[in-house]
Amino acid sequence: MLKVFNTMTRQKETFEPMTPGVVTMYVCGPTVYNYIHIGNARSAIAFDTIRRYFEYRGFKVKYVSNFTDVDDKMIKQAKKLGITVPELGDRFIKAFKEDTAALNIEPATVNPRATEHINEIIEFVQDLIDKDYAYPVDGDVYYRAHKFAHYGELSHLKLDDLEEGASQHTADEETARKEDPVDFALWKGAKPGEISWPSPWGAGRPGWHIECSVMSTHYLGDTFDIHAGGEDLVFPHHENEIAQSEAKTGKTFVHYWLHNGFVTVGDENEKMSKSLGNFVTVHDILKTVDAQTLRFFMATTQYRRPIQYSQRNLDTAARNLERLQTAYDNMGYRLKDAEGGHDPKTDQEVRQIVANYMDVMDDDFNVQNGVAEVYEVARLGNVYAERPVVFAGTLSFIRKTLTDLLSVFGVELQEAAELADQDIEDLIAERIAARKNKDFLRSDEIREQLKNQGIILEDTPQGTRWRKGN
RNA sequence: GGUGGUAUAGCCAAGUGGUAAGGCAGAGGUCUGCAAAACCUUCAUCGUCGGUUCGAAUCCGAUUACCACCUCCA
Repeated sequence: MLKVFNTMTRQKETFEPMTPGVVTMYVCGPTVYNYIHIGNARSAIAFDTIRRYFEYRGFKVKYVSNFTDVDDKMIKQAKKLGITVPELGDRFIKAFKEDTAALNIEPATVNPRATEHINEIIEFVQDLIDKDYAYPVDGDVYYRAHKFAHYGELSHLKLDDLEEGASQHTADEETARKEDPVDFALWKGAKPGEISWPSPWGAGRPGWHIECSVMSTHYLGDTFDIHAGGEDLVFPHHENEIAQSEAKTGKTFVHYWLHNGFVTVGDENEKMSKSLGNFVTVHDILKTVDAQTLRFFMATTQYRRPIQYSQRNLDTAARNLERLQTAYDNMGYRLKDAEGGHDPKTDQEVRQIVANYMDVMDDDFNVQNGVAEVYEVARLGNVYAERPVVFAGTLSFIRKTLTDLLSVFGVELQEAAELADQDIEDLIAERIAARKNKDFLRSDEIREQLKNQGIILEDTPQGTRWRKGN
């Protein structure tokens, strides 16, 4: 029984999709005015991992993730770069796709852009006005937060408390136009020179929250299973989405709200964000950090926990990954002299580990316990691969189990490369001969020489083998 | 000020009542001509104080520290 932690109820709940076997999920994507930072990557990795686990468990997943390609930041950045807003969007959507591909994030079923749904947004806003949940003022349209009875339920905030907080920001002219400081914009009138679309309220652009209400319901229906994003989106973004969507449809918007924790950076353990200026882009990181290591590091931290991004943690992840790859190689090496058939007892042990894996992963995607089971598969595989007699069926079964479980984390193990260099092969042959003659001086010399070329030699009961390394 | 979260070994990190998973690092060992890889063994009483209980990391109260949200942000 799969359980997920629902932000709405602050509890783990049994996950029951609306349609058996099918998961509909919407993940808030980035505003595409820059390269994504590692916080964006964390969110994308966390929910990609969750998606992969659903798929591993046999669900079909409809995964929708948007691009916010028009808002104040987009307009500002486009102006700064001297390009249009659509050009800016194109540029960083392309960069997003490159970065996420490097991190082995599965492409979404649909990646809608806000600007592709302007007409629907206008209709949606008009509907809210017709229902008296919204009102136009001087080219803007605002939502009456107080009118929506459930406002604040997701974030567990009270409107009265919000007003106090909002009171610190009442100075700006936008607030002056609102009936109430907690009201939020559905549509923003354009200032001269800004990108805009015609609407019944004049030329303008969508407010931030409305696009997600429109696109999520457009692709997934008025009600869908999972809506996800960073925990900073709980308020106001997701709260406002609920208010908009449920006011319009009169139906429950989303069954399960999932939110990922932050990435922290540096000694202060401080939240990393674009606004704090302490962010690191994936684009830059991947110049020096192995993408798969970063993926493994983030995917094996439970999505609700904070992640401390540090070199030390990355190094540990790299070693862990190497260990798993080595286990895979160790088993692959024995495939050469394995006998046909299976070892039923070992197969059974592997199946037990897989059962444990699903057990812990079913508990709100407890990847830390999940990866512990993966290490157990690796250990078992290493032990098995050292047996004098091994069976190919069992070796393959363990190897496949290892790759299957790891692919949930978005990690792909590599088959050992074939040695293509004749000189190196000759040296290895010479060393084997030297060892037979107990000429260890020469044999160690060759081993050292190859090590300097990045080839590590290992003598096993089945003969000498090599691998790349340092 | 309001709300929520976190505090477990050198590091990362599981664990919601019964004598602390896992990984990295460290130590010892097996294997090896020596290595490497692997395997085995070993390494904490759970921020502080108090309470409940036969028994608490796990429940309650207090306290300290850190983080986040209340404003754009994954």
